[in-house]
Amino acid sequence: MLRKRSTIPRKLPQQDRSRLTVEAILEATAHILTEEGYDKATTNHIAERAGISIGSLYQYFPNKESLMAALMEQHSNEIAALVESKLQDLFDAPLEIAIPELVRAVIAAHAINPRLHQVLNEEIPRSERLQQMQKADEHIAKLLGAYLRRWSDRIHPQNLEMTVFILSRTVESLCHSAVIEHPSFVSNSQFEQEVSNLLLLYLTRA
Amino acid sequence: MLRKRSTIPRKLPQQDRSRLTVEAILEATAHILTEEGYDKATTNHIAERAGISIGSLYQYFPNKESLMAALMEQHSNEIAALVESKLQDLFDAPLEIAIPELVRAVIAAHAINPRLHQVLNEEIPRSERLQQMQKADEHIAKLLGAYLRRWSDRIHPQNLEMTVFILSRTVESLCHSAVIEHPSFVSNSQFEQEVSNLLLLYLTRA
DNA sequence: GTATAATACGAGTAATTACTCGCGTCTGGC
DNA sequence: GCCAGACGCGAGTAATTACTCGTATTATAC
Repeated sequence: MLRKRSTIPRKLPQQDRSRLTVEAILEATAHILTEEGYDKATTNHIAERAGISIGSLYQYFPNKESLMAALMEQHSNEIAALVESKLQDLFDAPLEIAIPELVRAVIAAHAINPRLHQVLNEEIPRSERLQQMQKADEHIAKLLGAYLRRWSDRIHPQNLEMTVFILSRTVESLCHSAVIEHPSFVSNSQFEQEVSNLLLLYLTRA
Repeated sequence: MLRKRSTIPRKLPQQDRSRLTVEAILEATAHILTEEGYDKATTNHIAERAGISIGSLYQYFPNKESLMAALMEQHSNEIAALVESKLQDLFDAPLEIAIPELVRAVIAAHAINPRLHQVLNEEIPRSERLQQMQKADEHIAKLLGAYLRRWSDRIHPQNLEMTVFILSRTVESLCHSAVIEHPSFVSNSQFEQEVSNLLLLYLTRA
């Protein structure tokens, strides 16, 4: 239970076998987190599951926190990539098209590995450092802001920053909880329609 | 780091001095959680801050988890009490009155001790047992459901369960994040107006 | 083929921390 | 004033677990 600071990798893998090692470590971490939860995810257990030694793990991750950070980043990127590409595709689409598509994308992104997403968001001890890792959200917020400005003549709420906040929080929170707590909601399309309605009515007052 | 199960108090305080002890323990726990965060909240540190011995702490709480559970319950009850009484007062009030009042109440409830609420929700390791502690939410969901049924002739969304889910999640999530991340939003009334609009437009389509 | 760097290994260490237990003190009822 | 039980005490224990370090193995450059 020593404390260290750096979140960056201790050493970058240079040969193929070490790249495989790093991959195996991340895969094992994700697997254990999803299947057994955070408190079973000891570094020794992760190394064992990855089929490598504990020493090798610490050759690439200076401490446990950096390992979790790396996994969070990887997972965030996967989700963000989906949503971002959708947002860019929809930049010129009107609200009535874009919002439902966005909601669909966010739900789909959360459905990739809901349990991992949950553990990453709710179980992992959130040190100061890890708090800031929500930069994925921030980038999406930026894109969303750009989109809303693009269509600002059709949007009623005037405070752009607040609107972005309300929109992104609402979508994220609803999709996240729904995937975890109400899988039945997600399987048919009623839920995404309702969420889309919620947002569309707010934005357009129509 | 031993593991135990029971979340119920080991022993009920019977004399006044022990009731004071229990109070002091809970107060110290809340104080340390808000000021220093979860990982500084060791049982020994809590006992020290409470001005009692570690042995006394374990006379009333069989393990650390039960202590956290007790604090969560106390805090949940404080919040729920506010929201519930508002909901009951507003049972016969139309949506246009009730929804803004509800939003105000939820914001006010979250503003009591935002940092404690955050730590309780985000930092404390969520064992299976603690997950279910969200019964406060459930009770509020019931009341909200009753209210919506009472006014169902003025409400468009037909799936009551889903509507309750969407409403409660949205309010909770927006108020929670706003209080923590955007205190400036909360200080003027624009934010609560926007949130009220979001929900009202969705419910009434007007 | 050899030198050098990269990678892998894993038994061991140090630090933390939840929790116990035996004993001392206080309180209330009689 | 005495006694039984409630309450308080805190040094010590046991278990866990993140992390090190000296050594062995493998790849690459020449």
